[in-house]
Amino acid sequence: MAQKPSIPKGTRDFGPEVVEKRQFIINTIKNAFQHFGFAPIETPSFENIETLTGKYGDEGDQLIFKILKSGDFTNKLTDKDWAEKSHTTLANKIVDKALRYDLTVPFARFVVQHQNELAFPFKRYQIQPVWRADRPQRGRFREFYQCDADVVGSDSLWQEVEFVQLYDEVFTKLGLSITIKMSNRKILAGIAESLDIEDKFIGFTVALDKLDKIGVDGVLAELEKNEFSKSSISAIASLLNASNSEESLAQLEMLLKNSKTGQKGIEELKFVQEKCESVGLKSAHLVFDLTLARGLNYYTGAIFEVVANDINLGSIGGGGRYDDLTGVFGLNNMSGIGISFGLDRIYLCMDELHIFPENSLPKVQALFLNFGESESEKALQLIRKLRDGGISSELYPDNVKLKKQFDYASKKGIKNVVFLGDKEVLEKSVSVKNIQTGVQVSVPFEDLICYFLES
RNA sequence: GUGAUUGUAGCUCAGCUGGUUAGAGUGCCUGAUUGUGGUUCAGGAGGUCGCGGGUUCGAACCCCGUCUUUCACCCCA
Repeated sequence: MAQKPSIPKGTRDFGPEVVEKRQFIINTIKNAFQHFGFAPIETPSFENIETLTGKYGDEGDQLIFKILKSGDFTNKLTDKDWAEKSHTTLANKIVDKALRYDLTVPFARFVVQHQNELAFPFKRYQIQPVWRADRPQRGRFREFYQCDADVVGSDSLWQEVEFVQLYDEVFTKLGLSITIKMSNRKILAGIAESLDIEDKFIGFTVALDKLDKIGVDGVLAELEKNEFSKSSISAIASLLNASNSEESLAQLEMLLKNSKTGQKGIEELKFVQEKCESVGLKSAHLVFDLTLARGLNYYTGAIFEVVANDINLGSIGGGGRYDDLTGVFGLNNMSGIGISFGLDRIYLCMDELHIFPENSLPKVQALFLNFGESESEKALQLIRKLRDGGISSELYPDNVKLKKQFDYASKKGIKNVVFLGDKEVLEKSVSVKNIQTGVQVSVPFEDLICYFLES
């Protein structure tokens, strides 16, 4: 016997119910994007390798899925290439394309390439899968969907306010209770400046980001390990020990009073906080969280991260401001800001919390039982009219015992079964049985559409 | 990438220190009931124990490799 087929690690098949639920989320997000004035684009699944490498840091580069050159690439390699045994230099010679790692970098490439066709500020959304050669875990896959909305060509802080509104809108519609954590990269930069630890900025943010996992002591220990000075560690310690976000903001203002960048960061943060409060949020909580550092280093202003309140599944969305994203592709001074929704994690949250609305899934309304050839012909004529009237219905394809046909209907969640045997053909009316209530009524052929429209 | 962990019927899981023919629940199929399903009853099918190698008289169980799952690190949606 053939070996059982399988799919690669970190990938999944989706059955009908799962796809329908995923589409419910996608449609909700898509509607919100469109209401906020974003237009859709799509980019290829794979890009030239140069487009992607160097954009995500060394760690990120490792996680990019690379695509082998076509044809016999071996005869262009020298013995020296093999002998060096360096997979990175060898990869450079046998790889020329790679699967996209996120949607932001391809978007930056898109903007630069089509800059003359676009009206700025350009607001686009994009819902497509991305791939990462990560080791999978719960809520971490090697193929997953991102739903991104970005604006380029405007450095107005109102965009930040709008994106908070957008998060609020989507998660309110989905019925998922969330907290939007917000911070500002300039604040972090200002801290680094004031404490004179700019050379260790990345180590600082990485340690900070772990706070909720390893606690204050853990963060301080990590800083110590990375040879931060005693005075800077104690300054950071007092910041982290602030009891709430107002207190930590107040402390920060003191600390950053000599840092222009830091003050700008606080100013920006306060603006967004105040305006969000004045415009109002439907259900989301917006909080300042100093420990939010975000891995991707291209952020330069506001940083966002979204977590679900009732379940711990890591972040289900994130984003921020990047002053010069398109710079690496040769287009300077294009400020951008964007956010992302992690579809797969949102799905997991909603599934585990059982908050998918019952009626969100499209259902067939009527199954016509199969009684034989002449009855089926009549049935299909009626079904055609029903479908034209916008009612989804189908004929059971085989003339088998009714038990089986009923079973099919209840498994597929079809509400009604329709009897159309010789008796009904003569009477020019069908018997419609509601499978849940057991109620059965006789409906004339010509009233059938109305009957289903009303029920 | 580092260190652990998981895999037995379609699904959820038992299976003793290695010992005859690997079990249960549920689902599936057939019949009681050939135009009225979900209940009940009777019967039935279904497993190369993830895959490959090894140790042993004998392996689901021990050893090695490999794939997969989950977890921690790393990083991240």
